[in-house]
Amino acid sequence: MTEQRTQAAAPEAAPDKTYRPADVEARIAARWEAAGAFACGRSAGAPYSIVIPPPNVTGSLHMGHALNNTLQDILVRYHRMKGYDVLWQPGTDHAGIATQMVVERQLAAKGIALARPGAVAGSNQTLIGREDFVAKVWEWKAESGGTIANQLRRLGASLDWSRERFTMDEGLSAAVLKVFVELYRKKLIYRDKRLVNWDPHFNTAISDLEVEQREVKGHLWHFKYPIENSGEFIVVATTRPETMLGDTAVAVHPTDARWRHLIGRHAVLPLVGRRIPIVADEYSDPEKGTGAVKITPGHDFNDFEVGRRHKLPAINVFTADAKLNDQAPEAYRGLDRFEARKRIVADMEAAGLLEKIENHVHMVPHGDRSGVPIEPWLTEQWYVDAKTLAEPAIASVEQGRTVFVPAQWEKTFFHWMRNIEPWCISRQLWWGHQVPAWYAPDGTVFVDYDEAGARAQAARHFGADVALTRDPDVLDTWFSSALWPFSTLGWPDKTKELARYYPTTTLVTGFDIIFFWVARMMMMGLHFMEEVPFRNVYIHALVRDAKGAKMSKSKGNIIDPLDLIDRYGCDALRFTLASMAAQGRDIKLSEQRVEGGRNFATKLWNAARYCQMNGVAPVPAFAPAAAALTVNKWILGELARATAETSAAIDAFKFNEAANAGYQFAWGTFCDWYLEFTKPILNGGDEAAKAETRATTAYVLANLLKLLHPVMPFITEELWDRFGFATGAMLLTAPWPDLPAATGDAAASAELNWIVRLITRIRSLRSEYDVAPSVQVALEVVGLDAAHRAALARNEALVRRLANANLATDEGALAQKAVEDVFDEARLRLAVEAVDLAKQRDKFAKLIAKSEKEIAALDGRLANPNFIAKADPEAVEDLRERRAAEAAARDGYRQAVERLAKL
RNA sequence: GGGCGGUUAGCUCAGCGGUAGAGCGUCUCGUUUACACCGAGAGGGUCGGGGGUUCGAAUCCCUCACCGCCCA
Repeated sequence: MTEQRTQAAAPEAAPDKTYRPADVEARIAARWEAAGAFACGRSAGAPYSIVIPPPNVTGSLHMGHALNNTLQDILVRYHRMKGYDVLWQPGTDHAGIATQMVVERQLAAKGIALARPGAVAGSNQTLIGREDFVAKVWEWKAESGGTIANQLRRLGASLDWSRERFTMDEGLSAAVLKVFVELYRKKLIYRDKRLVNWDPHFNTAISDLEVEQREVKGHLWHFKYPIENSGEFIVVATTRPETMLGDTAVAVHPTDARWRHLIGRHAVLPLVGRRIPIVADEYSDPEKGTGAVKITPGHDFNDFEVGRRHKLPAINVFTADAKLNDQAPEAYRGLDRFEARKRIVADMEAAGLLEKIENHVHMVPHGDRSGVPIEPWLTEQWYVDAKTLAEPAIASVEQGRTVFVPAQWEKTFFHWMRNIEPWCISRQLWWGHQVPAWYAPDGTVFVDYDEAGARAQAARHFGADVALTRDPDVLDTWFSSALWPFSTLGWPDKTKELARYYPTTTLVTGFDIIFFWVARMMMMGLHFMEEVPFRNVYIHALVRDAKGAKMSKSKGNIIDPLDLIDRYGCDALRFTLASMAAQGRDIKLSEQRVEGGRNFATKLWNAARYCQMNGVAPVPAFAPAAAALTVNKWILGELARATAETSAAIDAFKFNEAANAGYQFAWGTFCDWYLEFTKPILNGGDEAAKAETRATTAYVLANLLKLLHPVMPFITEELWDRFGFATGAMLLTAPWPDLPAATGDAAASAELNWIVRLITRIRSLRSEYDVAPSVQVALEVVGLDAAHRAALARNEALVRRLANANLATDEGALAQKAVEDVFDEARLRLAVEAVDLAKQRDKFAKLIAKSEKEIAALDGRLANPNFIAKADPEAVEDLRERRAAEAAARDGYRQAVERLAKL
């Protein structure tokens, strides 16, 4: 570190040889924000809007965020430069369960617990009530809630921070309230008693989507249930013995001969003594186990349906934290579900009713947050009629009003939307939007905007004032996220932002929240705004580790984007992610790739540094169409091509192509060839040529920085500034390259591309015969046609320099001390110390064989009358040309062999 | 069981009807004053197997195998 400072202090005109992102990024970021350059409404252009997928307020930046926001920022910066009025809306969601968990844990460390119903304070423990707890959460939010926003700033995300929103904000809460009340009044929200996915750890219901199926090595216990008034048994198999206490039937398949005689009779439930019927139901699979299944409507979704069909009672044997309740026989009350399982199996065995135990691998539902097995539990909850709301959403995608990219994801969307279940939106938590429902003592519910409204309703209903109790539950976080595209714009107020930026242009997100979020935004947006929330949905990949494994804390394979930014620079990370973001494929991120991104940044830095050292500076009056030198016309043409490629790629969401087009032009064309080609000019004496070349270089560099800016914002902005391109504006608000149509010139392009090929061939020949790079070798280029001869004459200095060769275009001086190669119509003769005849012969023999094979293949295709008749004429012509070229090459090799024979 | 995706150079991946490409790694050479986080050159692939459509298939269709994800 100290050495760097010494170096920087040295009186040198040129900047450091290495780009140091840490020195640049914070400064540039501060300038952008100070200028308010990310704010919407700064352009008179058409609106272009994106809402950020709101990160969880407890979250910190992970690789998924890094990719997601890099891609959004590329779109946003590109469109901003194209003159659109860009809004990129930031914010976070309140993450009900996750946040409550974080704060509860912090409080627990201080000996504070929540005074939930039934909670008893332990020794050294205080209980706090709902209001105090929510206040604590807000305190926590004020302290730690800004983490991710600051991390997004480090990523260079050009969000309009002045408009940052939070799902628990006043405005967004008003939106939630209005949506709930209106949907309730339209009967699209209702209260229902049914089985829910109950998380016994958090003591709350969760939605289907928050449940993940995990494969578990369990057992299948075979229990014998005695048949009433008979010595017979019916054998049922179960993976959850503890639920037997709630059994209310045994089901067999109606066609199952083994059990048909028992249908309509009763079994006596062991350990409980309840009489339960044997019912016929097709749910029972005769192929599986014994063909008889125990039915527990209170604790299994399938059994619940069976129970409904046969009018069976549903008995709930669990408490909220999955201990056995008073419905269970006394011996088991208060036991945890897993302890109860052991006891029941032991007791069944002791009673001689355990037939066998099999090992059994099966899927068990787990809470995605808590990680504990979910218990289907019978409770009253609030539901959204998702089926009804889904219909317009499905239609919008069918009609192309919202387009998925890549298109295959619409299948996933359709499949889920067409089979959608009621959405359970109530959660038994304290942190979140409290359900605006009040209950009268008799249980009658009144939903309204506030208690006064509810009381007025109640008074009308009962004809007298009654005391009301508010529903203690809060709403699912995704309920408020579903409103994000319009709630953040001010809805339910009719703001000018809402009018201008809704529907948003594009949503960029991962496939994992198509159901959670995308689908629900579609439903709510269409219902309340009567218009889709976004025109395009770009679904990006998952970022995996280098071996392709999903990153996870438990596997310890997490790559921290901030760590990569620290070590390689933000631009390196962004470039790497973008260049790997091919549609429909996951990203396997390795550090090596990021290193490559860092190297690219350094390359760009050095190219600029070189330009600066050679007096390249902006020439505002420069007109690309007026460039006279071939090499300048050529690079301008290449720039135009790269610009077109980059624009087309971003327009099509092909981020990898956009990144690679810039990379190839910058490194493979501008650095490798143009800067080398122009060295002789800049070191020469032709002042007019020098001036034009400097101006062209400045122009190309400026536009290159623009092309790369969406992907690599920091280094490009820094160089833009250093070069003084920033007379008018910072790069992020500079206009996207708009090259005159006439830029470039076919003749210049052909000429320089031919020179590139020639130099490459000479270098190859040198290397083949071990001519040291430092040796300025003598070379004859013999037999060129007139046009190429002239082209070479015009560019001789370039070839001499870049191939380190002294050129002659006549055969002679080298006599026999030369090795040969064939280059189109010409021969390359390279002076060597001693000609290895055998090596030469061998080389040409191989080339001839290869050519002949190719010619034979081409002849075969050209001799096919069907090909001539049916193929695209251009393809035929193409093949003929290739055939002729190949034959010419072969003849060249043959002549070379003949000459060798004469030596 | 159903659906979707993948299988292309040692590795990671583009290409998705008309001469197989990139980055990284490997090998050789190189410190010529932008850059060794560099430059030059080279090697490396019967595009998972089989069948079909087509004048022509890595590319379209069918089928099989294996891998991954989602939903039951």
